[in-house]
Amino acid sequence: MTVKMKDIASALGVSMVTVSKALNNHPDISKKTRERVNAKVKELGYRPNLTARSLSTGRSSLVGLIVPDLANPFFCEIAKGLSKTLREQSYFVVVSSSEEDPMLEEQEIDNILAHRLDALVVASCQLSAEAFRNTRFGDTPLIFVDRAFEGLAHFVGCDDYAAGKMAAEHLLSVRCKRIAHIRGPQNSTGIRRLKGFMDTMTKNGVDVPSEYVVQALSVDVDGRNQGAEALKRLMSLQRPPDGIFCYNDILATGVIVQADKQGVRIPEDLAIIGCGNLHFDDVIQVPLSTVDQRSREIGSRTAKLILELVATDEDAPKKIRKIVLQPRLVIRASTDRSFRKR
Amino acid sequence: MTVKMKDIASALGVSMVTVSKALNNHPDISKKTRERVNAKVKELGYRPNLTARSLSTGRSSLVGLIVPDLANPFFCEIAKGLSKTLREQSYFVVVSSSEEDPMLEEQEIDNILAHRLDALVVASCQLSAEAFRNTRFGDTPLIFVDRAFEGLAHFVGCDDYAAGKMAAEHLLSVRCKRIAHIRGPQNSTGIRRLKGFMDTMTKNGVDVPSEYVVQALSVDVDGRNQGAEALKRLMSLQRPPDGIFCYNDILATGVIVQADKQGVRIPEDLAIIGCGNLHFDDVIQVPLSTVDQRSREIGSRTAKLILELVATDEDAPKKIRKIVLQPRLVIRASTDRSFRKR
DNA sequence: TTGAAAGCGCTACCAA
DNA sequence: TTGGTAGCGCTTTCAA
Repeated sequence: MTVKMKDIASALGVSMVTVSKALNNHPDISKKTRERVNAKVKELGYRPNLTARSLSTGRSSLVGLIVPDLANPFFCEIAKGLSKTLREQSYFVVVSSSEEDPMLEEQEIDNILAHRLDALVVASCQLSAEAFRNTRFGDTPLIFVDRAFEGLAHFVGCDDYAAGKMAAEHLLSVRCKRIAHIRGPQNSTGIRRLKGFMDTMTKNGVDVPSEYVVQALSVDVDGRNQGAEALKRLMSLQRPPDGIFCYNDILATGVIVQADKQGVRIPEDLAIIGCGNLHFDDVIQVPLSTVDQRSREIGSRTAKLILELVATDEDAPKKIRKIVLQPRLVIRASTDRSFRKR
Repeated sequence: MTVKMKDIASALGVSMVTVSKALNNHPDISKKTRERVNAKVKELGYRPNLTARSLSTGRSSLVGLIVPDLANPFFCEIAKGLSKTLREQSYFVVVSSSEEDPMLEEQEIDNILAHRLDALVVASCQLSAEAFRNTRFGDTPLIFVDRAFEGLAHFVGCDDYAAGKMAAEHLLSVRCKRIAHIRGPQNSTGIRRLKGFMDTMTKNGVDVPSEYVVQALSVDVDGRNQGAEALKRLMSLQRPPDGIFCYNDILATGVIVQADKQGVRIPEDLAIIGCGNLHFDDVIQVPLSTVDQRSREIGSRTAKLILELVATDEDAPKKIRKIVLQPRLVIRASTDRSFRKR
């Protein structure tokens, strides 16, 4: 049916080896032969079978990506950045969504590895590194994005401690006095953003009572509801907060919607800052101040790292790479309380 | 390095064939042998090499997906629905974004086909079927989603004529008198939504002057800017419209933002309805009325279609399948002019 | 500069 | 119920 290398070879009266070398730009093929091969390839509409190539070279030109929620703009951007940069080298991205379910994530990792990827990128929702210790990655390089597990594999993400600090400082700068945090999962991002936030509060002599730190049970798939629930709880306190740092923008969006329902004015009664900088943050009911995590760049940097990894010699000494991007503060209406300063 | 089937076989003192059959649940393997094999597989941490399997079976367990913009929630949802349903059969989705560039799309299709996918799903940004006639798909089934090319391949999408009609009827029902349309590309979706809209206007005796139909040059990647530009143009007309049907929600979002800038009140001065029902439509500055295109379902229905296609015999008579979902009207604040009725 | 042969890991056919 | 053998389509020595 489909035309294969053999067909090109016999049509040209040369061997398969010659065709193969010509196609792979091997130096020891004459220009003339190469041209003849290329012409025939076009004529017959030949397309190399990457599966076969993959089997013999051990390279698949495929990179896996597993994220908690494929519909979350933050992870979409990572996927897009990754795919865009990788495409230049004819790589494709195989995706899967773990739905924030650690078990499902583990299972998907196991399944996707069977495809002999050249690298696997995971924004993990595991709370411990256990799952990764049990999994056999073979020689597939693993790259964590966004969420880190120290020392286990490569990492590309943003400085979460700095993000927490930045958000905290910003809320203080707009004169918030009672500052709460809707925190994320017990993983690197959740813990570091919390720590950056808390340390900054302490440093500035601002007390954060324990009831001001609310744990969200889901931050992506069910993030909006969780944000709304957290706000209800915070506003029912004797002394409700006047500023909230949300672990991510999905939660923050839920908070904003719920605030409107309860008649809590943003930013007058309550300043809100999130984390992520999703592509619709600027158009929501109250444009959301946030800490930009540079998601697109996480994707492209990861892609570059992968290209480096596959380019270096198989047996070259491998050390774990760690790429940490600095977050950026993006101020919008949800914390714009400049009127109070006056 | 990695353990392969041969290792299992020799460890057990049986042949590779036996192991292979046991793993694939072949009927002619004794229960006992199967159990022994499974135990050894677990013990050694064996994982079948799908590349090798793919080469010998001709099946890759991979489905390709090419969309105009991976960061657009509409296409994300399709990807998610597709991936979620396919995963149950251990299929994975390979993605690529064409960036609304027909040339790039054609090139990506060509590249991705080299991976011998079991099916290729495309939300095409081509304006003609030319590109598809030139491409050799081999025996890879092609499924168009969202945008159709009649008779060329399978299709899963929504009834765009009905969508246009629905939007038009809704704008009429909220007493709009001067109704404009920011139209999309010259493809099936753009043309049918326009036609559904126009026919409905005509049927209701409402004239739509040609300057009320504005063509957006980009609807996804640069959709928001295009929406804003279109609004500027429409509002500068002698007789600006009091209702706009936007080809999609990205454009509509741009319109809403621009309206705010220009002091045009929505929905009081101008009612806006979009198309798509993106997951953040309900939280934007003015919650957006829209025609739900059931994107997630497009994904899952496509997945089911693919599973059917791969299940049916290779040489079975193949007829082109066409799955058309009915859109649904979702009313939100951007067209809520009920106050005028009173 | 070109090519013959071996092999990548697995499945399928047919025989035992 | 089990296994030998021959591929799947390509790349990679090594020899010519």
